[in-house]
Amino acid sequence: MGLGEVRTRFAPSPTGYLHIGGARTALFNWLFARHNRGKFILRIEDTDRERSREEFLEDILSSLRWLGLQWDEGPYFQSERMDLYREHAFRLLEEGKAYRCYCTPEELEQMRKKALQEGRKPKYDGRCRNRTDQPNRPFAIRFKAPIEGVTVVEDLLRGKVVFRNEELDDLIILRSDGTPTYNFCVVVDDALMGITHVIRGDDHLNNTPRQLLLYQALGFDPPRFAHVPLILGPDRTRLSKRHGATSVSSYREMGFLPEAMVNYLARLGWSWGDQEIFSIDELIEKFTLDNVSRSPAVFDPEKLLWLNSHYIKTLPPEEIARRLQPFLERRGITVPLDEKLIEAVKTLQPRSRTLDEMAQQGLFYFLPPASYDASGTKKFFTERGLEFLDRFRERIKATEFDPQQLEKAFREVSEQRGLKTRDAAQAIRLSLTGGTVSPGLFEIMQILGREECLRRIEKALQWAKVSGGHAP
RNA sequence: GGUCCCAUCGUCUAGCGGCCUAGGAUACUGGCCUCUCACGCCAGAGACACGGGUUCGAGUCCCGUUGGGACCA
Repeated sequence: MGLGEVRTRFAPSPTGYLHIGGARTALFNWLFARHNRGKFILRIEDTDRERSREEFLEDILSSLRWLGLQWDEGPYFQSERMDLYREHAFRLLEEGKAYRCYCTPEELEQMRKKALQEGRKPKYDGRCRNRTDQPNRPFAIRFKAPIEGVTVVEDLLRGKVVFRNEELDDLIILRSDGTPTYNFCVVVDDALMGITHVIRGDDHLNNTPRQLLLYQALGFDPPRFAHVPLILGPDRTRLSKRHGATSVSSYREMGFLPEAMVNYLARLGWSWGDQEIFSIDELIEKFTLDNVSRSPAVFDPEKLLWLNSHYIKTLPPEEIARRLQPFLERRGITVPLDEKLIEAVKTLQPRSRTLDEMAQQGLFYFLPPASYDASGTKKFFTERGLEFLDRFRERIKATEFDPQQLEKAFREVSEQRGLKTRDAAQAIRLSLTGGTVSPGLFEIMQILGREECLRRIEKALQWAKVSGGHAP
């Protein structure tokens, strides 16, 4: 690691899917590293063996890749570094900066309850701190924290945050079963991995003075800290599963694009003037901590939807088509990435907000209608509507199949029959798509092609006949 | 409960003492475009939590109140 090189990290626990908040933290760290030509490190905090699961690890890794947040080092696993934590804990013990605590969890629970009952703070009373005997039973290692004075966190976003040391108690760094505790692992890892900037959620601000004290005791230079505000749900509490879909992968499955997700996440808590749309390169170029907001932000799926529709509209049709394929497949449609798909996508780009929506709206390109919209047939498969349809069918047998010629033919026939443009168009739309909503008629006709259009119109006329319609 | 953080339209935000009659975006409403639905374009409604200071002047600085959140249990 070069001198003065910026090193950031993202350190998720594989105890859940990568969620929106975690993704934004990762994004900020990644952007900060890229902006400063530094390194972004991935560390998996899997010391909680009970709750950690392989499935979550996979989800986190694939979600980060999907978002394009490539890490330069790692993933490192805390579970593989246990010896390291123990080594440093015992070093503190030997240096007299920590002590053996023989209190059992039950005793501590008792003390806590009693303190609470008596209206005191549930803080460890330090009874083992000056203990000189060494009974032959399991012990935890407890950090000897200063009792007086203050610890100041110089936060890059919030400035000086002062904590009185008397509020902090002697925290356990190594449990009696030999497992290290969260705050201790983080400090050892961040120090050993040469992390220069810790950008993390606001929820860790209260842990920071303890960690700072540990850095001091261990003889490590502390990194710079930046505590970014949390992302809230609509009820203004921390965004969680209760608020519905919160995992990155669930948005991926709903047909959101990583471009939209990254853009949205970046703008949630960070801004650059009035600009709303940012490419990745622009974000890297413009991202600095001093444009990060200090107040929490409510996650708004509506705005994400808007950004998604923006990217669906502006990315190249071929690219959208390629990404659409899995969504079509999910609906049982397997099609090659050919001219037809691309042309179909072009017609859907302005009207789809997600890839899933696009797949659903574009189904008719590949599947003839299985039924016809009921209120639509009532309104548009009238005697005159069906007559028109019949004539139009005859007419297009000899019409050049491009939008201009088709429209010309359409106008002529509908005028002849004295039918309103709208009613005539809807009759055709219904016969071709089965519904009353679709992209432009003549565009879809061109894509479907003459044979298919004739087949579908024929089918519709027959359907009307047998179902008591008014086919001629 | 203790500690810490935060406070501009419903939501995301611009604003870093005079450029603010508070700007943009989204969502919403109306209109235009139009073969449907969208897209697009135009217009509209909508916010500085409250109270004290500091200052010639405060959304912007300070203090308090209120409200919200997070952490510790």
